[in-house]
Amino acid sequence: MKPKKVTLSSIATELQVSKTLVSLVLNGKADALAINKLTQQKVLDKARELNYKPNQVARGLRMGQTKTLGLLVADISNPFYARITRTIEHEAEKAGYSLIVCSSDESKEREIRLLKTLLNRQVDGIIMTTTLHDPKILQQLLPHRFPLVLVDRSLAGFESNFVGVDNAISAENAINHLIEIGHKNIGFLTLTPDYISSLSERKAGYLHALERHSIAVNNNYILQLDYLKIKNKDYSQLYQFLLDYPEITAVFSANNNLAVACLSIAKTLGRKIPKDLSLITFDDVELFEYTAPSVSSIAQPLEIIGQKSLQILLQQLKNDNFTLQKEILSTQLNLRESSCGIK
Amino acid sequence: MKPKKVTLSSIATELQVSKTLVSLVLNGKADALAINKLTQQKVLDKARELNYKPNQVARGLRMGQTKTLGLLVADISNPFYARITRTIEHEAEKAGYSLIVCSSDESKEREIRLLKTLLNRQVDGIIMTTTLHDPKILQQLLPHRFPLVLVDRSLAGFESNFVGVDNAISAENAINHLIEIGHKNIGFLTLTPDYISSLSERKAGYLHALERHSIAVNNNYILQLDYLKIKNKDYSQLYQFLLDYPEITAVFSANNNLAVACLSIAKTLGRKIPKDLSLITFDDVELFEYTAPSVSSIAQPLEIIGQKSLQILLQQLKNDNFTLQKEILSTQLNLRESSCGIK
DNA sequence: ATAGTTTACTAAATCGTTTTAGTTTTGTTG
DNA sequence: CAACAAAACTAAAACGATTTAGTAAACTAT
Repeated sequence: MKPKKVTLSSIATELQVSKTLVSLVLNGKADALAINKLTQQKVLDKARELNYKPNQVARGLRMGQTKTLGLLVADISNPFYARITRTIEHEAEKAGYSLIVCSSDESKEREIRLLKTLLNRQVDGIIMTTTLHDPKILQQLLPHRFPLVLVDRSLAGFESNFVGVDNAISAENAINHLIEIGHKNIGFLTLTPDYISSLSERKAGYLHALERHSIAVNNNYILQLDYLKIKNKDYSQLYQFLLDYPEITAVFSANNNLAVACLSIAKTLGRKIPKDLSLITFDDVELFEYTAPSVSSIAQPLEIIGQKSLQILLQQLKNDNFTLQKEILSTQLNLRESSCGIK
Repeated sequence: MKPKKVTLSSIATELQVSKTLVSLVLNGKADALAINKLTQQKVLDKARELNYKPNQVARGLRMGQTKTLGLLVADISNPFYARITRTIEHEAEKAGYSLIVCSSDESKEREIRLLKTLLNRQVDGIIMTTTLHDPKILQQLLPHRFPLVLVDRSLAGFESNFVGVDNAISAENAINHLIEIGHKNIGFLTLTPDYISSLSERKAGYLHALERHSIAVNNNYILQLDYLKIKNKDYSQLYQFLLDYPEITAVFSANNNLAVACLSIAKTLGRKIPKDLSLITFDDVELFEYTAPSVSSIAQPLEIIGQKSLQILLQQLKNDNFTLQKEILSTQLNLRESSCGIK
């Protein structure tokens, strides 16, 4: 009753030849090995007739490569990662690779567990945004020289490929702009954990800009919000922050979720953006162009990030003596209505 | 130099026992088979010492199940699919499954190719939003009774599990609302290919609402846009449409991308929403609450869609004599600024 | 006629597991 | 002290491919 499986052996048996022969023909190695053209055709025909499809699992086991890559991001539902994923998936498909996708939710434990799963599944390489702080954990988890590309976030003390943007410079530019149009009391919104390289670099850019303009840093103006609370739209901390420091005239938000939080809070708090509060955020989202007000943002080149990540990974998979690559891309500051001058 | 692989045999050899024993112990089948507690401990210890990780590929081959599922959506970068994906991935992980994700880009050829890839990779089941029109193609491609859940879009003539929403009713409700607040000339925006069940049901809902209110259908008011053009932000057709039919006072958009197109066009065309043109769209996006104007939309229960899809798939994987399940969920109409009364 | 080459093919090992069908040793019972 | 059961373990097959190391026959050259 069940449709019995079509394997190499099925074909071999039906044609009264060896599995070797069938495998050779189907892999295009027949000519090099002087297999009779007629026999070749017979095999090809039979394979088509039986609708033979090679079992990639068996193949993976034998060949030691699964043609599968792992993509481990913080949150696949965040448009930032979703768009990178799309590019990576498309490029991977072109190169004959499939993609196992997983989200760590910014949880170390989850990340470690998922990473182990990916490795047990024998993925050929991994692209990931790490949430980890300690390079030793990764060193221990990953085999030596395992093909890996860190994207968006690097990890100090851990040598690996990397693709990301110039976070510090980008943030600094944005803050410079805010200062130039008259803002002095500028808030900085970030997430816990803030040791994540991209976030800490953005903070460094913020601090550096203030320093360059001889503006004293007020640590109270730096607000670190809990990732899960933000994800669950619990904006109470931010609410309180804006109430506590009405003298803040501009905020810089370290990612797109925080910008949404600002829009939401501004609406309920009646603190008008940009009249009462200017806003610039890291990460551009399609709809930031159409929000009220439209949101000034730092756009990362998502397609290029995806392409580069995959490209580097594939290079390492091909080359045995491959040297690690780091790619730092530039961003674009899109000024819109949410940030405006003061006085 | 290379870190040699740790396999069952490594452990077996080091401990001078058989692979069988090691496998039994590591799979918790030792007690049932009366393996000495002491030996068990030795195996466990050695496994830990060598940091043994079972090769899931070998396991998959032997056991005939890979503990991997395929998720084939139209476009992973669309927040609608991204959010469903997130839920499915999380639930799958809980159940010990990994997820291979791919996007068809609404292309039949791509969908077929990706589907074949998933099957060759021996995924245990598939969740997909199909772009296909012809049930025979799927019937031919998939083994009989292959665990599959169609999500968002059903396929007439193809018996399978399904999870989606009551598209016709939802659309009809929205149109009813527009009519009740005074609109008569209501445009309907959809995408090619429009045989996709969710889109055609939404259209049916639109038509039905007009009929119920004795409003004659004007086919010119129904605009079908090319998916790829919209994706590439080529809104020229829509632009022309709105110019050609200035008498249209409200449009219903069949998905979120089209709503964005409307926002964009309205901005450049100076046709103010909702003063000159009301808008309600299918699919809610987080930022629709903060756009100018905020967008009235039909929100699908994304989490539930994801959960149900996976739940049904897992049930079929478990149960051998499983009957197909169909789950039609309700939506929620979120009225915001973009739709308002007339006269 | 013989050695060497080319053509055309195949048996068997291998990848790393799980599982079937045992075997051997020890212990218990009538 | 047989007979039998229980305890403790193992050899080998299996999953479905690839690949190594062949073999046999036909042809070519000397």
